[in-house]
Amino acid sequence: MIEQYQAQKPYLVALDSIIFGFDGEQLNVLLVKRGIEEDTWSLMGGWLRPDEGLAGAAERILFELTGLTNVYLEQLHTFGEPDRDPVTRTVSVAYFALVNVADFDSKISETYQARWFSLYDLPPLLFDHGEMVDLAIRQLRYKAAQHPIGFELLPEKFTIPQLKKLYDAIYDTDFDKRNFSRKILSTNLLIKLEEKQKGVSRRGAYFYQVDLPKYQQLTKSFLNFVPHSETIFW
Amino acid sequence: MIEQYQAQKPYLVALDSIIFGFDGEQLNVLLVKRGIEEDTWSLMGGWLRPDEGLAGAAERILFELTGLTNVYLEQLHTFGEPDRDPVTRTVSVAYFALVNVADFDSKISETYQARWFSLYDLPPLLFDHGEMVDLAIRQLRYKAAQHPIGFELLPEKFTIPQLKKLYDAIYDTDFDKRNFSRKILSTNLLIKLEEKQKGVSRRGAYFYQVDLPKYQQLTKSFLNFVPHSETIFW
DNA sequence: TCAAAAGTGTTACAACTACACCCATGA
DNA sequence: TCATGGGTGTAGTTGTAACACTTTTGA
Repeated sequence: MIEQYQAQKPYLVALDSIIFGFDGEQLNVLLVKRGIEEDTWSLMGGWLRPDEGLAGAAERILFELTGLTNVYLEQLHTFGEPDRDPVTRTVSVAYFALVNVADFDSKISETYQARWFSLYDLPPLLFDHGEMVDLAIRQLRYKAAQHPIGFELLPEKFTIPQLKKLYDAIYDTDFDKRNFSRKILSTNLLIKLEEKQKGVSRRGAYFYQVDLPKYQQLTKSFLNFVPHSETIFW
Repeated sequence: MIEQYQAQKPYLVALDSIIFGFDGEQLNVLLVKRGIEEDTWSLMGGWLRPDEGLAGAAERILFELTGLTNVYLEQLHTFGEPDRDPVTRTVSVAYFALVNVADFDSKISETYQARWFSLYDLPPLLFDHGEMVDLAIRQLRYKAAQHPIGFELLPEKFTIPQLKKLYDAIYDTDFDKRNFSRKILSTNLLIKLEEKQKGVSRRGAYFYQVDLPKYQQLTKSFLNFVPHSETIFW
């Protein structure tokens, strides 16, 4: 039994995060410049330490680079092709993160060479990071259609038009605002505030915030659902 | 750069597969007995080799243990808590597999001590394998409601009542057969055969098979969809 | 007063749900 | 002939999609 363990080769284990941010108009990914090559950018990443788990490591790395805690972070996929990292064999666990751009726009660039890139205008990426970003975008689209995770990309208070713009950006389309707001509000997940947004439009749009207890409840139950007869989709 | 690599600790990388099988009545998981403890069972697993990727390793291990190839295999989640394996630190990539019990029922028991267990009657499991199974069940339920992966658990030819029984088992419920068959057939994913099933019922049920090209097409496009205005679910 | 974005309602159509009876066959 | 499981149809309800006008207010 023990001999079986000793016969095995160990590998380095890395974490890489695809960090999505929404600036009000466009959906962006945060990339950092690696010292070596001029035009090659990379995902934010780091190494797994002996004393931490995977999720903990992903959180730590995100915190070190952005100063943010309590960020939406979800394990995406693990990449382990033998030759994915030319230096040495590395298995990388990719996470995707949703952050509110306004929360930390400044902090990042200070210590690291980091920049937001539009999804539609990405530079060449290191190793298989391009593949990771592709998968993350697909996962975001897939997931946002069924789970109310969009809020994670917005400030605590936001307006319906802002939320619609976010969804327009995620799906690169233009939803009908009447149907959109009806659908969103029918979830009873949003609490309308007295306050109106100033400066953006003449009229001003009402702010909303997420009903957190309800939202968290929902997030939990999503993975335990039983469809009734006909909620089977295909 | 290179020094950065050298400073890192490597870990063992394992693969564990949650193998689901349907016997016509119940949904089962395939477990193997580990030599050490009497009543502890374990998922099928193995080590990542230097010359193979993760999916390749999962396939190899599944093949070695069951003799099956071309099995539905999907990466589920990676587990890496520091103390999950008491012998040495190990990161495990879990896959879940859907197989047709009839295909290999015999082969497995020969070389390994392997057995099918009902989902509702699982023995104590090694390490965090119980957690892996839980997650796999949730993922199966979640996924089967939206993607036609149920076929993977059935023989090539199957009847609508068989398929309904499978879904009943997955969701531990009892779907309405009229609505169920309407829904399934409306996908145009099934081809009705001339042949009828004998021996199970007096009348006999028609066999169907999957329209493979359509099915594969669909599987691909699922991850690239854009919902129209109102397909957002929540 | 007008430009720009916010907010809202209706109607046709499609999909889902609940429900009950007849059919084919082997014993 | 009858017991067993297979197969199908309909009507009420709910949800989705498409569409246009009025409101507010700062410049």
